[in-house]
Amino acid sequence: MSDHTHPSPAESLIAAQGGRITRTRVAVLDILLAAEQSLTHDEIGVALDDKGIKHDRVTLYRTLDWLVESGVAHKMAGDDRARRFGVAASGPHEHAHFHCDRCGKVVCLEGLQPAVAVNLPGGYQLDRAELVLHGACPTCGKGA
Amino acid sequence: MSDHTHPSPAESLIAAQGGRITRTRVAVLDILLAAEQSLTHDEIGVALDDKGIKHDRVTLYRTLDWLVESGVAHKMAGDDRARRFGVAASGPHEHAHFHCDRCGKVVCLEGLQPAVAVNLPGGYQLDRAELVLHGACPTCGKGA
DNA sequence: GGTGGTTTTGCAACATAGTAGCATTTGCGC
DNA sequence: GCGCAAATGCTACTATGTTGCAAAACCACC
Ligand SMILES: [Mn+2]
Ligand SMILES: [Mn+2]
Ligand SMILES: [Zn+2]
Ligand SMILES: [Zn+2]
Repeated sequence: MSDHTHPSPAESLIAAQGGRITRTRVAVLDILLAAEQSLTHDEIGVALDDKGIKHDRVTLYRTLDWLVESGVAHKMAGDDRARRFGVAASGPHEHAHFHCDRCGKVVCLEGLQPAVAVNLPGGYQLDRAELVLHGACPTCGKGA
Repeated sequence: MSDHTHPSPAESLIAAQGGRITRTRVAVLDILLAAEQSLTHDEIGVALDDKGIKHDRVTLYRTLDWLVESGVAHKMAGDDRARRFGVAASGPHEHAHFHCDRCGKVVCLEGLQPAVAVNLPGGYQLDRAELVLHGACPTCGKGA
């Protein structure tokens, strides 16, 4: 796609996963890296439009799936029925999230994963723990 | 609905929330109370059919919404895009959940809510913490 | 820089989960 | 029982995500 010799952070990330550098992937990753909150498929679609990047609904779904499968991005099922996507700027996705119950926005709380000292009932194998904090974000909390 | 003088646990729970005792509400609550895992709208619909309880898709959605709003049941957004419902047999919904990533089933881990000692960035107001443990359930873990 | 095979895209059709409006029925306080 | 608010059943609709397949874009290799 791009022919210059200095790969962008997005391009590097994609290449590191063995994926092809394509218009949509780079643009989506740019958007996610620049966002300070998780975004829905639809919000990313609008952001692509704003950038003048032509794209297809299905391609965007597949691009997001690929980013998640590759471990570059993460996916969160919200209370509304839209999944939200984000990238952790630094390293892998091992952190908690804050979900504002008023405006619905979801932010990554990097560097915040509490020691979950749980003793599971016998037979359960724990792979990972997912912590979501609910409440009001700074913007929404102001009025209270 | 029922005319006997001994209200069932389901009936008591419904009445305690100021709701009317209806066929669907009682049957759904009975199902949720008997289930040892969270159930989807669809699974509950099948269970109602099995019980011979005629019902409408939309009514079931509204019944479940009412149970959640009343605080009797809880709703979880899963990785598949179906919400799962459950009731905590004892008291309010303050516990973690285990999600089996292989078979997709979700169980309540009652009496297991870790002290989440997180210090949020300034401005965030914490209402509640939601903890979901991912891994393999006893059934699915056997083969590993 | 061109070529060829593989990956990715675009499009159309489909599937699933949930919602809205409104007339009819039902629970229940009286 | 009566009356009225609450709940239900229908129909239609929306939002979100998926599948199959042909066309286009990447890029390793020369
Ligand atoms: Mn995150
Ligand atoms: Mn639970
Ligand atoms: Zn907010
Ligand atoms: Zn399992």
